[in-house]
Amino acid sequence: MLGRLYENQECSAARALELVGERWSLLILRDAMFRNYTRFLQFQKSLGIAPNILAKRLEDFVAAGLMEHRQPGISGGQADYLLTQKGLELKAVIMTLTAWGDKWVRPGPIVFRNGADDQPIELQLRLADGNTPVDVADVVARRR
Amino acid sequence: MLGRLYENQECSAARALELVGERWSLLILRDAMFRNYTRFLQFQKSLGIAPNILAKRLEDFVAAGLMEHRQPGISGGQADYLLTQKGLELKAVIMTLTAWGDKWVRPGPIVFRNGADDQPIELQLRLADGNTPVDVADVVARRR
DNA sequence: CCGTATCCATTCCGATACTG
DNA sequence: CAGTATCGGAATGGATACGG
Repeated sequence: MLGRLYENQECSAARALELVGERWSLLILRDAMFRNYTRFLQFQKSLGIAPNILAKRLEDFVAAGLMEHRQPGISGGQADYLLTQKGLELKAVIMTLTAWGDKWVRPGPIVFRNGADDQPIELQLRLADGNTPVDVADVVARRR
Repeated sequence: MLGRLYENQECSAARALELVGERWSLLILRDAMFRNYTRFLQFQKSLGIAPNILAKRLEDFVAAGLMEHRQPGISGGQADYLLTQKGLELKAVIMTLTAWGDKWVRPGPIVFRNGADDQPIELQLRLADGNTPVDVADVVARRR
């Protein structure tokens, strides 16, 4: 079962919010993406979320293809929730929210780096075919 | 009155979601940002949202500093809701959600362009001090 | 350890009716 | 037009107990 629908809305932002717009959804994904959490109890302790709610969110993520649920095999091992590529690419959403909160609410404790060399990373608006930076105020939406 | 809090969470994404994480919030802002809507009835007709809910969202946005409410003056004119700079800069969040939905759910009807010359625009991950593009899978979060 | 089940309280949402 | 008032229903939350 997915989240609530935005039936009149045909834009892709609405489609995305139908999958990750519920309370806790993006924070669970944040823990999966940036803290490498994979276990039920890790998420629960991190967020203080009720277990029934967490179970539903994880189930919804699996149904939506954002996560894969690995059951423990006969030989033992652990059950865990792993992000798919589809889920992983929501990183950019978390990053823009974080950057906005850092600037407009309060600087938070987290900074994003390149894993290989630890250099700081930014999300930048640019013209698609070149390197020209664009200011957010200049962006407009057009029908395709 | 703001949205629900994530009290245990100190990260900036949680702070941002406290302001725009409720149902309809980001879609109202999308209409304000990309359709230049400013009136109550514009939002209501666009979204099909119940008027009491819309009233609360707009009130919350004003309280959070995302919008400014211009009342009609004695000489007439119209009441309207205008984005502040703080609200306007959430454009990047809508854009990342849209890009993700376009890629992973279904291509939507909207494309982002530069207002001046109508060239396509992208959000790109880059090293902060140079032009080197970064893949989303390589991004890690560190404590500041 | 990883959930599921249940109960109950609170909050949120949607529909509708109504007012200046 | 721009909201407010009201109401019922749905979703969410917390606590706790229980089972594989």
